[in-house]
Amino acid sequence: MSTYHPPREDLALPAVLHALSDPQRLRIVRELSRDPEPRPCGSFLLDVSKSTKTHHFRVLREAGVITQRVLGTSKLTSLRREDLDQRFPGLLDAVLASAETPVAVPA
Amino acid sequence: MSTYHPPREDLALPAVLHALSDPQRLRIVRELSRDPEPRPCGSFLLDVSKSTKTHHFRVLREAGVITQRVLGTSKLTSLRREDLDQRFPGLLDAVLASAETPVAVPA
DNA sequence: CATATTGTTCGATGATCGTCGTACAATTGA
DNA sequence: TCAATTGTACGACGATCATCGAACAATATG
Repeated sequence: MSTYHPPREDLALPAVLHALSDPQRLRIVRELSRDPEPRPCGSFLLDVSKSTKTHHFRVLREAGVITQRVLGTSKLTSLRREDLDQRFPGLLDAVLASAETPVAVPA
Repeated sequence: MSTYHPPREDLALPAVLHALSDPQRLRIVRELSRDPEPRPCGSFLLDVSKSTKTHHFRVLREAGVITQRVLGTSKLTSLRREDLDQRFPGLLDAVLASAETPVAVPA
């Protein structure tokens, strides 16, 4: 049960899109792409509680978007960029590029 | 209230990704891209009821993925390809290309 | 006018989701 | 050994979701 990672062939588009459709998770993925160095979950600045963070990382992992490996008391997270690019060419890049677009702020 | 279409600037990435994360809606979008001719909702073959269809078309419309315009008793649906491409370059194409990938079928 | 045809509206239902706090587990370090 | 750090597990909560059927509305067509 612990830290299941789906094999590349099992990555499903709806699950990946769903994983990326949450603002907090999108932020995680953006940070990971800007700084690909594997980082502990705690180093991501999200305005949610610790347990909610755990939840979001699980959703991303089970959709195949990230990998997590234990190191001491930490869990290092990295993007499964290669798998994503193989399975869904151009998708991650398009999402990341789209996420860079600033949101229109009301006057 | 009737048939609201968000202006291009208001298209939000999470909403679009969420709209595309459902298999039925993904199928609608794929059909629309293969055959860009505006079609009535009824011409899409989904294994859901009429009212559920209405629901999915509303989600897609409110996310800015499709347009719907009335013609007689029908409602013609088309992809907002230009708006999507401007706002989220490459996203729709990547999603569509990824959706073409056949799902692995268990032996 | 009567009847299809096409789609919406309106609950309702069961499932999933995002969020939280508390308690717990595991490792590190003094 | 004791305390700090890092993350998980477990309910629980309200919100949203995908789905349905039945009733309704609007337009065509006979």
